[in-house]
Amino acid sequence: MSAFKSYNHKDIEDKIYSYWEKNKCFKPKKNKNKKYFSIVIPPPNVTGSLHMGHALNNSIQDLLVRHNRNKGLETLWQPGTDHAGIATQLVVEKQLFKKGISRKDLGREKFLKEVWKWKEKSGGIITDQLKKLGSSCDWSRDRFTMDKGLSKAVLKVFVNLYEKKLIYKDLKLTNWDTKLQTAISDLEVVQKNTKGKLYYIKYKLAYNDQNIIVATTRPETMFGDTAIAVNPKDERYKELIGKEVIIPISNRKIKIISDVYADPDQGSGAVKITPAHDFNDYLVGKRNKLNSINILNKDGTLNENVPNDYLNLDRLEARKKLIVELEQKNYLDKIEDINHTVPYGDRTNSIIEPLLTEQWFVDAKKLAKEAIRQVKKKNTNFFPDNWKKTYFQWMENIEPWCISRQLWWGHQIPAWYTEDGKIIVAENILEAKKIAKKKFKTAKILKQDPDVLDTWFSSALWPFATLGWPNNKSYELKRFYKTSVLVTGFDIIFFWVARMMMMGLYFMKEVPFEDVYVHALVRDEKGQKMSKSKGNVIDPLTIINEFGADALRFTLISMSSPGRDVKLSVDRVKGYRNFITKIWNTFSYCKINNIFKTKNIKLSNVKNPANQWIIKTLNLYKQKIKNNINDYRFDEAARNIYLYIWNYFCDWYIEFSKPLLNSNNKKIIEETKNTLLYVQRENLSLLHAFIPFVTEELWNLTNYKKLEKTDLVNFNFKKDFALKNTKSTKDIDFIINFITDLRSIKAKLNISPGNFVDVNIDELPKQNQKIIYNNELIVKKLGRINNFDLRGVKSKIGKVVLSNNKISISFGDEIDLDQQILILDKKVKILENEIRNSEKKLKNDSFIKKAPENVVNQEKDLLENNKSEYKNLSEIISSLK
RNA sequence: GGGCGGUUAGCUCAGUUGGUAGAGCAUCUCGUUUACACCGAGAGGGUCGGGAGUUCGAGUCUCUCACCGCCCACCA
Repeated sequence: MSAFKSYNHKDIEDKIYSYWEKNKCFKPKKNKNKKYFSIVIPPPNVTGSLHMGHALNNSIQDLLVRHNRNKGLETLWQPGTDHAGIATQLVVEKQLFKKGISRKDLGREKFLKEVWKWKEKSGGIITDQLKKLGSSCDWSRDRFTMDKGLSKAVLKVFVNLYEKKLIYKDLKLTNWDTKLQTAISDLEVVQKNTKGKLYYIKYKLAYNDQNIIVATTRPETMFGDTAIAVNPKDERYKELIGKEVIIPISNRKIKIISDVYADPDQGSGAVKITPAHDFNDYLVGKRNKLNSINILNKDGTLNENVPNDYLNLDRLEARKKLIVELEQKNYLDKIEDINHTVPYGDRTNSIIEPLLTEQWFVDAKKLAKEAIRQVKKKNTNFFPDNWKKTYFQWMENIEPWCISRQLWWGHQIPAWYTEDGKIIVAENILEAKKIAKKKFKTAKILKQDPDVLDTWFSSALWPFATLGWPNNKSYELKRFYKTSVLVTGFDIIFFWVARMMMMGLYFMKEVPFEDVYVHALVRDEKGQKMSKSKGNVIDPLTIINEFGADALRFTLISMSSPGRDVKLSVDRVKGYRNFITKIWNTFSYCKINNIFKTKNIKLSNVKNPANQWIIKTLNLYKQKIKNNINDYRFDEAARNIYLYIWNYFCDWYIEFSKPLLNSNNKKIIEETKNTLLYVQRENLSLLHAFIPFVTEELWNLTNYKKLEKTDLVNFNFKKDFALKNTKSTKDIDFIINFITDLRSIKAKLNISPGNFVDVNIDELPKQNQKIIYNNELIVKKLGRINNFDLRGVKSKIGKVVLSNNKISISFGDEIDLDQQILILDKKVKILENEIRNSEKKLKNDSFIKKAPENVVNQEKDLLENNKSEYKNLSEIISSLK
């Protein structure tokens, strides 16, 4: 029988995926088991393309989903994409701009049509890329945050929260992005450390020629000053409280007030108060009932509230001009260089201005209470556990969530205004009219609120809205909510996780997920954040193309140790590609040996020690790996499966199987074939969740598909094969040590590993003699031994201690005695050291008294062994000399 | 200012109730033997960031210092 052709991921991955899709392999298989498994995907931006973060995130989800599917649980992985309000609008605007069209030229309706057109055409890219990775989502349930169902859910949630007064409209100082001309939430503002200047400006007192000096980093805001504050305890300014000063250039008079906000140690101790353009000043203004003067237009230029010379200048231009004028007119006391943080918009990277506008807010403080309580009650658990601290810290200090955006792409806010400005919130205009009639006795509704909702508002509903809510009878909602686990990066704990908790609890009265698995960021191999500008981005699709999705998945999974960033290196991927090839070749080996020709697996009473040993090892590692996955220790799971397959199955068992299959004992041949058939099936099923493509392909190429009457993706783990006795598995451990030692000695004596030798053993306990005779085929083949004699034939040539037995090896003439003495001397020195340490320990009374018995015994055994080995070695050395 | 991580072999990282320091990659030597050179066999390489403490015993627990990274808040 011929071998497989060599492994090439390009031949199989796409083919296998379309097979899965065509045959609807990812649809949940209904069953009555109370336990189920469900995950909602963190919806990627519809504008997005797959980056390493996605690849990690989805490799982990797919591992969990496939593993639980193989466990036989009814399993749903709910996919979808996010409409990404700002990002998408910007993409489409950019395209139009190339054609010389602006968004405003088109008007709202036509513009939105363009966006939808774009979405239909390009919105599927990220989905296709997820498929390349092997993600086994139920694509028949694919959702979009702007689709009909989700939009309905959004409206319902908004109206409901409004009625409960958990959503309200308010005139407040808000973060304003002058480039996008929209409000954004606190979370979308990034504070950046910047070198800046601190300007000390003289304000003239109104009643004499003296000055009061204030320091500011944003001098242009002085046109909006409505007071100067000094600390009531500050002796320098006590006399001035209540007096008036004149703002330079605009020459408006304002009062000096007393407020604890002024810090005598900062700047000059006197601080200008601009309630309309600074969050702290806003509070000071409220406390002291100051006016607010807004000096900015929505685009960041100065408005009519500033002197004519400055009208319509951008705020940063105005700043430059103002400094020159202040300097000329001798209002500038000094300029200092300082380091401070400046707020930037995370999307536009433009400086954010606090601006007084009317916006919609969610009363997050109230919703957060239950979300905190449920995590404290451990109804939702974080992995690693530490992240719950971050969660609590933010939740306990949560601010009102600004949810309105002055954009066009998104869920338009379901609020209508009557002619006289009264607000009506309803799911649609008909409802709104009804309410208007009843409540305000008017049918005249002028217009709908033009704003749209923050994209995260709809994302917050994702775990229940995608499952069918508000239709509470939906099968999926009942079956799959709460979801089993949310897999996400820590960067969106606030944006998303916290908000899903709040909304899920409020509307479903149950947490949206049992567990939250928080994974790290993917960085480059030097630990740098991947970014286009640094040019260190590793594109997952390039890697998939070169090494295969399986290799990439295995790499990411194996590197996802909790609490550490994933530093991705191409070398690692290459290494795991080799691992996959190795697996492939083991099946080729089995095929050559006609393993898959059998009609069924006949395994009843396995007798051969090697066969017993591999089954025992398999069972052991199967359990370890299952536990690792259950504990979210995917790195450990990957390590164990790699270790088991490569170091036990390949390095030892396959080698054992060769002499067994080649023997003339038909029973042993039959048993070994069946063992291989059984173990390889288990290997595939265990590996499938990690490397689905190659395993499914092998499942097809071998006989398992017919044998088990199912695709691997839907194969259910079977009960472990229980060995009737496992005593002789220890024999194999002895043999492994024996052969390893033999090889090591040969290498040290510069004897070619392939050379066959004669082995005479002096002092081998009967028990061990038996083991060797029982496994003669294996020992001879793997040890490359011609003949061995266990009866103690005296020979001075090549005497060594091996597996703690005195042994002599005949190698022919080529043995180098001096070399051998050198090796043995080295070993003796190490032993001397260890013996000294053990003796010291055992002479220590408190060690004997206080250490547990087994530890003390262990130490005694160690000493005994070392002593006898020492004795053996010394004898050999003197006999060689 | 508040909080959270990290520091273990040349590199990337494991090390789960404290009990003889591990893996992969890289390096060196040897090698084609029923799969696999994307391979096999063997070897070298570590005072576990520094210091102190608890303990019979510390990579592991406590304190402290140093360096690196991240998050939140503030900044006149």
